[in-house]
Amino acid sequence: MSALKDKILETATDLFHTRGINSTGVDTIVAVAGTTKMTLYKYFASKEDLILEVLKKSQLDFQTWLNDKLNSTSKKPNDKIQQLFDYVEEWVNSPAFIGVGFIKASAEFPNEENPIHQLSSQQSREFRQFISKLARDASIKDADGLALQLSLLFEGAVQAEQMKRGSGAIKYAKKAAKILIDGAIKS
Amino acid sequence: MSALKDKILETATDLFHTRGINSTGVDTIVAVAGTTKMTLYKYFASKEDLILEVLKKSQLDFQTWLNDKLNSTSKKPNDKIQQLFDYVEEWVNSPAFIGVGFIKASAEFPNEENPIHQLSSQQSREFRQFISKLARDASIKDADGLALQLSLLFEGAVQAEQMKRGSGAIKYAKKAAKILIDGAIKS
DNA sequence: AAATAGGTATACTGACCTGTATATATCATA
DNA sequence: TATGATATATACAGGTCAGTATACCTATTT
Repeated sequence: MSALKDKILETATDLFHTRGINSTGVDTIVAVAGTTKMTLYKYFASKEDLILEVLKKSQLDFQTWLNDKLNSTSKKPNDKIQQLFDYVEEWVNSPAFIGVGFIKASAEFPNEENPIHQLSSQQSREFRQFISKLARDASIKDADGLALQLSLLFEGAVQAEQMKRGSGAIKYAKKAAKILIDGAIKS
Repeated sequence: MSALKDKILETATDLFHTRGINSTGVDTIVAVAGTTKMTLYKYFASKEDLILEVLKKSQLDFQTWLNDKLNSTSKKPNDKIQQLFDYVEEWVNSPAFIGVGFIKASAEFPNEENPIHQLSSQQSREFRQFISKLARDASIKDADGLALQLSLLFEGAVQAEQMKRGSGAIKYAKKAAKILIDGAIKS
């Protein structure tokens, strides 16, 4: 991949989060990235295409990072699901954290037929399935139910954190997650 | 209040949720409401002013409805907090449900200095304080902590429901809420 | 030295946006 | 009937937006 394409993706990701997607024009993106519109449109067919690629890359980066973290410490399924929110907390509290793409995108593109909304919806579903697999590996009966609950805490906490940085929401989300996981393991 | 002002507010509320705030122009609003821009700008100083009023009215309506519901069945504090998510579920599953204004607005206006973002943030905080009062009345020790957790579930569930109608998220949010409330009462 | 490829610079089109100016119509009340 | 308030119709100004057209630059390769 070209260095410039990467730079554009990175810049767009940042601007979309700090200013909003619809409020960020391609002129602004290329100006901040230090290139021109001609170059942007050489790599991306349209702004919509750029948004979709930004969403894909963001989610891939996060999922890769999280997966590596989970595999780095323990291989035991029960440890993994218990540690999930520890890493989510680490990620949310890191200076690089700017939010979750699919949450913001689905809010800005509410129409269910919009490709951006559809991708967001799919990514949210995939993340839930990822948690569900962790739960199933830990022999939790209603894995899907627990995964849904944990994903609600996750999305709620990210939302709260974006509304006000340093809200401490993730700390209480972690506590709630522990209670729900322990309850699901016992039953 | 003028009937036309009400009609404009109502139309704007609906369009903001179904199409997004930034994607909805004032021309569209007045066309759907069956009036003209001149009338809109007689009642609202600017589009930003209209957005702020839409947010205020939406939150007031919801809070009033919820409060009435909570007072209609039981006066006992312990019943109230247990019934909170029953009514939230009723509200989310009603055909009139279109989402929560302050969640979408804070996503579309991420800049913390923006008046719309500030109002959204304030409304989120007020709703959390409302839950906290319910918890305090029920003699729960860490009322603020529980309120934060419940608000995460609430916001997460609404988010999920908006991403896909009929997701069933609220059902599992309700179950999670019960576990967290019961845990908080005992301790 | 010439050709090729990747990036730059800049201007433009046509659409859409918020907000305003101006002139007209409707209708209740005095 | 006359007055004044309210709403309408329409056109416009000034700005921003996505996307394209054209010409130029620069460096590597042949």
